[in-house]
Amino acid sequence: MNRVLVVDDEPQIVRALVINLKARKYEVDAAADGATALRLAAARHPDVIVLDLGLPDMDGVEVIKGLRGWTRVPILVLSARQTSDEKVEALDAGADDYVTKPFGMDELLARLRAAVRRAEPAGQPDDSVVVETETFTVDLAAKKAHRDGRDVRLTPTEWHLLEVLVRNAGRLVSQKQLLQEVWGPSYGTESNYLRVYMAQLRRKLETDPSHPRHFITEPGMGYRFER
Amino acid sequence: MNRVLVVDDEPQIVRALVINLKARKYEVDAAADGATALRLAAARHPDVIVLDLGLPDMDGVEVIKGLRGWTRVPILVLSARQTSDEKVEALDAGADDYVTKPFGMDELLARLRAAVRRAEPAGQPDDSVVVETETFTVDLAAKKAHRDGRDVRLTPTEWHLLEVLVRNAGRLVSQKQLLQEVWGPSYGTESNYLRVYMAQLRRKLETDPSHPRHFITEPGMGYRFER
DNA sequence: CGCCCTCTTGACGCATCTCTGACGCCGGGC
DNA sequence: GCCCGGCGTCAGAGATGCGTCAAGAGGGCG
Repeated sequence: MNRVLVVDDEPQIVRALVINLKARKYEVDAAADGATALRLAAARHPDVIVLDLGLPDMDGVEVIKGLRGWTRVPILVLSARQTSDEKVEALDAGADDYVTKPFGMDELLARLRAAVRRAEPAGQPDDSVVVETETFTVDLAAKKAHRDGRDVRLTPTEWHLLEVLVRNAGRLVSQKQLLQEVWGPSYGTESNYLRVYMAQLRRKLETDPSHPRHFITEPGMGYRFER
Repeated sequence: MNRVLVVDDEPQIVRALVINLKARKYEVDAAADGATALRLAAARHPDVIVLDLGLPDMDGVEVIKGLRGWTRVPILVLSARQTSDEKVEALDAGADDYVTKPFGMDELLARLRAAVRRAEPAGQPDDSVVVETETFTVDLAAKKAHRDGRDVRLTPTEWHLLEVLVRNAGRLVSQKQLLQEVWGPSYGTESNYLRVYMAQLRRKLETDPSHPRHFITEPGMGYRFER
């Protein structure tokens, strides 16, 4: 669910945009002048701004500069003016895109999607997907396991197995599913692999490997990771 | 100095773009068909791509998808076709902007600047461009590595590899990802390259290259930079 | 034209990981 | 009380991956 701020002083344009955006599951705020736009942008932190340049109270380029002073939110400029100078000025002031009126709604929405998409963090450097137990910690993004203040070295197969279990934390994962996810679709029955590698994981991560508290065996069915 | 890849099969357009771009201190590569474009994009790592959709050998959208498979480099589409469908398709395939021919050079350049600008890393307060370890220092912005008070000379490939690792500090980076980011999308398996260059980096930056403390090998999975 | 820096490529030894079989334990069914 | 299937453990053999060295190819620059 993305939030959009629509800034335009023509009510019918705002109405058309709001209807179309809401139909596509955007959250929409609207402003009819520059001052309101700046206030709403600060208050609501939209993911993208659609900005008409012809506002009653201030120059559109000033709005762009005001925004760019503190945020990199994508700004999609909407304008009736087609001259090249206008476009260059708005783009160089910090706008991300420039669409001239009259515009096609499909195109505008596509440009909006493009703006939102590229604003999304790449591989999110900080999206640490960390799962903790009282004994150890698993960071799925960094591919790191931690225990007693030290890193635990895991082999690729061990990691893969751990990953499947952790992603299904609390749920039972069948032997067949584990085998097929880790070893490939043709390995449905080699449950001895599982026994060996579950033992490795327990030895490396459990406090008392022979009485596992987190890697639980469900006899005849599969295994379960319990945090 | 930014690098631009211009892709168009009309020589006069290419010529006009190359002249204008070079006059503005861009480094320019040019391709007349999709295959060349993909190859050059991989080899030269441009900062932005200007792509004509009407190529002789493949559909422009396919070129976009081919690029988006491994890079987020800004793509500015140039096309004679004005229909909304074309634009939507190209934008949703991953293009960043769409300009119809005939285009104004000023506007195109402004859109190019906008594309490059927003692709630049956000100057966030906490993401310092300098990364330090107790042994050496890496300045990502200045493209310099420092050790024992002296600059360390790195070849382009060494630097590229170091950059990818440092940007993902603490996280495991898979061999495939490293190869594709440094050598291009078609190098997913040549792990011998990695071994050679990791050895170089270690020899130049580690205190004891045979017992690396910062460039950690995770056997079978990839490498990790630890500060 | 020739030098030098880089990148690529192959070969080798070594460490590690994966697979495999054997064995013992435990609980449930007969 | 015995049998049997499923599970945990161990250790060895083979396969794979890694670090290292060295030589050749390619390109830029004087």
